[in-house]
Amino acid sequence: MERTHQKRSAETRAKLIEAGVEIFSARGFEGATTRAIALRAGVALASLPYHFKTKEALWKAVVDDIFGRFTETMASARSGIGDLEEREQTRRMLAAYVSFSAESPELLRIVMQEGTAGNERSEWLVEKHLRPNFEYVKSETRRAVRNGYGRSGRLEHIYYMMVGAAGLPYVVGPEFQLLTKLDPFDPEMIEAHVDSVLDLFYPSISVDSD
Amino acid sequence: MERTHQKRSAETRAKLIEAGVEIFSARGFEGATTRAIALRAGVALASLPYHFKTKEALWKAVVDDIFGRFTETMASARSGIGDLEEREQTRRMLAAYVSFSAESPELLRIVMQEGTAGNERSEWLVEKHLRPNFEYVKSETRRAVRNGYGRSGRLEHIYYMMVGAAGLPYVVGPEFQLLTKLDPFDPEMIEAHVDSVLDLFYPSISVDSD
DNA sequence: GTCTATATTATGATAGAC
DNA sequence: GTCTATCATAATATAGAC
Repeated sequence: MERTHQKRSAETRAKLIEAGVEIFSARGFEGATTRAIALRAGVALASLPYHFKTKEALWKAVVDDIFGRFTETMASARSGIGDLEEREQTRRMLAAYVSFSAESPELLRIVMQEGTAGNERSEWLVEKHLRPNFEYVKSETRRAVRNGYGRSGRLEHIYYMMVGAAGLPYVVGPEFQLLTKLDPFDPEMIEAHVDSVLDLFYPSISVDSD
Repeated sequence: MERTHQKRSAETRAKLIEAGVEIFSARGFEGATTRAIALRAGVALASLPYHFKTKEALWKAVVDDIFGRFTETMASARSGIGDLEEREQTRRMLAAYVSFSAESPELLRIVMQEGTAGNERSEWLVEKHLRPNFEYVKSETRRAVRNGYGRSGRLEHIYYMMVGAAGLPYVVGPEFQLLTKLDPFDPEMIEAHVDSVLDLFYPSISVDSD
């Protein structure tokens, strides 16, 4: 009996987070309404302040959840490639990043929406979730340059070019579809985009730029 | 007397559009409020429905305005480079695109926010404003490939990689600043990003990818 | 044309029954 | 813990004075 209550509570919480991921990523923090989230989750409006106190607290829980899945995915990708040569390791990690962006475009959508603001939420997002990934990409890029297969240049610029080039088709997926009459989320299209991104940043024949 | 009235009316309209650019790009369509726009413009709330009827009509006027400036800027850049060799022409146009994204990040912010939706607004945006630019970039890319200095690959992927790589630092400018402690809008930083993007898509030594 | 005032609906959060 | 009902505020749009 107690078990059932706890289980149902956890389910409600999970449903609210899942719905929050969809609504927040589609409409931004201000544009998302708690009513829309509760409706999507299929629970009463009052469940939201009960489980998360405020809209902002739910937003943070949503971001924690989606970055948790991101970190897990990247750690998993990393664990299976230890035996490969370094260049191939770097390529696999970038491929995993593109694939994640395709499977979960909500992460980058939220990052892009909040990144324009410079408020308390974006500071929280940067320090808690973005900085670790930024540091990782920088170290990976330094290694690539050191080993001769990476693109030289300022790490900040390379980081943002990678994120933008890898993720934009999925962030604006519906637009991509309207504009090209192609489905960017189709597995064959994802594979093509992975290849494009890898070829752009780690081309088959190494580039010597000045 | 009549002149003054007309002039003041035009000024109110212009101020509402200018304020609309800022508020819509920062908060998205749903997140933007007509009150915030009227306040920023320094006019009465009722001026908005008087001049634009609805919030959505103002949004379209805002998008028309910003794309108008974009088209002008790109046409101007195009007109001054006719004597250069083709590769240099292409590079100059991409450089102009990056510069515009830095000066007016609002355009790409609005495109990214609306691109996730797939509603009537995004259809309007795609057909009226995005498609012409998409077609231009495709033709430019085809020419580059034909002449041996462009990156081969699917044009859709190249287009989105370019837009994302060129514009993301400015779309999330405040985030860039928090994350790197650098100002992406500083002229020296813009120049460095232009160089990075050009080097990525049209590197000094031509790349033969498979 | 622009303003103040207001009608109507929507929003985030709370109260209280079960 | 979850629900229905409700409060207080904020939203878009309109009415009417000037």
